[in-house]
Amino acid sequence: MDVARAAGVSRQTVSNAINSPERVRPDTRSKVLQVVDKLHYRPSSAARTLRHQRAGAVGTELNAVADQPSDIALPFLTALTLSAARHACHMVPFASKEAFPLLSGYQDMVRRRLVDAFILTDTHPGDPRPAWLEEAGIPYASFGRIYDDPTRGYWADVDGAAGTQMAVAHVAASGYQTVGFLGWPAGSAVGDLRREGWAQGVKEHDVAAGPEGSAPQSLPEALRAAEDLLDGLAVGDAVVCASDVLALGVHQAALARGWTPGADIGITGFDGSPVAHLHSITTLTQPLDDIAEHLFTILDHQLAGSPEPVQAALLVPTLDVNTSTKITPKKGTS
Amino acid sequence: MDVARAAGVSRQTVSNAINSPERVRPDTRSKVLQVVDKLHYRPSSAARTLRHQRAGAVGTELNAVADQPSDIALPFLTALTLSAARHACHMVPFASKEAFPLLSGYQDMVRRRLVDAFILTDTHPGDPRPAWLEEAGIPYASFGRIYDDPTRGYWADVDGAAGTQMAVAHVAASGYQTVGFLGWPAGSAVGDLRREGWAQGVKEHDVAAGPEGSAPQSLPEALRAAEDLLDGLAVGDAVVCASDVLALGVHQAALARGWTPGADIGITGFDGSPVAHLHSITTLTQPLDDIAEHLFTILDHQLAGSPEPVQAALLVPTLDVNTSTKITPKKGTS
DNA sequence: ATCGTTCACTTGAACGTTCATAATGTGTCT
DNA sequence: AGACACATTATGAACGTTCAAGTGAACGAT
Repeated sequence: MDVARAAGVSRQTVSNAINSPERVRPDTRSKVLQVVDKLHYRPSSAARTLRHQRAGAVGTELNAVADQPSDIALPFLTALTLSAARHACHMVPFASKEAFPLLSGYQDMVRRRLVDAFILTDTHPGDPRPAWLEEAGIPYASFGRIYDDPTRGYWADVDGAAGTQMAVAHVAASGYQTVGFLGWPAGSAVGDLRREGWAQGVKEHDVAAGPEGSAPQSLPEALRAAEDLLDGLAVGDAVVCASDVLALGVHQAALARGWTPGADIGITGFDGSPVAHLHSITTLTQPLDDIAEHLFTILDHQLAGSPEPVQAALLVPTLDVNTSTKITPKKGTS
Repeated sequence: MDVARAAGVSRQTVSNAINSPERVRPDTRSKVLQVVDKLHYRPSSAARTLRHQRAGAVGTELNAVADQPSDIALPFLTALTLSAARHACHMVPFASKEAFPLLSGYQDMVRRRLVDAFILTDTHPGDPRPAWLEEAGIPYASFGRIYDDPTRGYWADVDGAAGTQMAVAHVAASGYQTVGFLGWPAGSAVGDLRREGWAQGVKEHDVAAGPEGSAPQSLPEALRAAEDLLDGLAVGDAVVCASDVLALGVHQAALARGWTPGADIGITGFDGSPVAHLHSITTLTQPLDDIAEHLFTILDHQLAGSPEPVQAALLVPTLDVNTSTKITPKKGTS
């Protein structure tokens, strides 16, 4: 190794100077580091991987088939990438054109020692992956509850109920009168929780519960549902929505009947997606950085082999107030 | 190596059976492959990297600071990931919170042998990265022209002019009368080319050139610009836009004056972004798969060390016709 | 029979790390 | 000075792969 030669020490001393500063004399260390700096030496991650039997990498699947990719997939991947760097590793995305992910794809990556673990996203009830990976002894952490067995601690998720409850608190404090809800058709785990938060919110914050409606995650259908919903509301009321797309539906429906979002009717979305920002809709931004960080904590635990169960985390989104909840004459934002 | 033992051959024969089939007898090969299959053996990519001095990985930077992440960044990354697999390698995303990318980040990844090359995105005039990388001898390929020296063959891009020209042809054929243009403020390389295509299109397709306007990539400003533009147009006319967000501005402005997009006024966007699909706006979808594939071809050339210059590629987007160019009574889509 | 050729497979070495352990230095106490 | 402890640095081995060179065996030509 040329750094060792240039510094007049052995390879191991170079290694120690970098990885175990306490094992070398300070002056030796600084001499070595100076040479490292001059030669721009960086340890080969391949050699490290080979030696440690650990890739220092985490895989995550990109959905290559979704008709509409999740709005937060990219910011989440970015958050993961930044967290990974903090944990001295890197992300390895993979994708397939299969409609359903295959276990073999996951297994191969581990066997080739390309990654040590996986971050799962878009978990849903009946998702086979957690069971697979656990059986195969492959560490993983999931963004989104593991519905089939939420006692497993291998996940972090957004507290949907807390989010919509915050939204209700906000519109109530802003002075809107009645608060309606536009959600997804009952039965989706995420959607039901978000509805729950609204229901709880109107109880606790002493505002009238308006009508509720539902539509799938598509603008035309959201628009139709929103029209019905607005028939049961009046200027000065608000609608809390389970997603930004649904909120956009309300937004459009409001415009169509001449109501100005915010001034005439309060609208809140959920996810902090580009759609919400584009249309100036108040939304609940998911704490992606915190989630990513927590998932890495989970992985570190598993990779370290610690037997104690890992805490799952339910993280509260932040309310991004925007024009769509700025009511005209009355009080300001909460 | 246990595969070798189980198959009763040497490690090298296993390696050959996998990598150089012609060097082993067919029956030996099939025997080895059978064992490989049974033991689920996969060669360690770390050991390969160490041996070959090649990571088999390509880095790409995720913008962690952009106020609004590019709408096509995720689909493009997905396309890259799929192309990478086809070229026996994988992507390694990285991100920093610096406003400007640092060369050192790129260099370190190569020195650690984490990646062999980079895919650049969002290149712009004055972008220092191509020169950096070239000087450092690091292979790269860019999605987007290398403006400072387009003779360099290390890029693939979308033919913006061809795209807007196609859009004009389409609205002309659909029966819209006058075709206006909403672009970005003059001076942006991409925007100027897209405007050029519109100007050329109205000349060639024998439709009247309507007024043109410009706005930055933000919905409120696009909306304002669109209002002015629509003042100069009438029902039955069309507007070709340089981006989907601008098109959305026109869409909203049209709705505001009671015009139904498509039926009353034609609108086309550019990029094939989720925004366009969400609002059913006809758009020019970028051929991301082809671009990714071409970029990998470029990288392969560089990594193979072939001296002959690589062809840059200008790829034509595809027109995704949607409601916003479905005119009421007249002819169908082109 | 001897020699070269070719084919099929095996062996030694090396890629760059780091662990375990051995060697050397440095100081302290008798 | 000698003995011991302890701090510091050096050496051998191994991680899994593949290149280069080597060993045999089979075969035909001399």
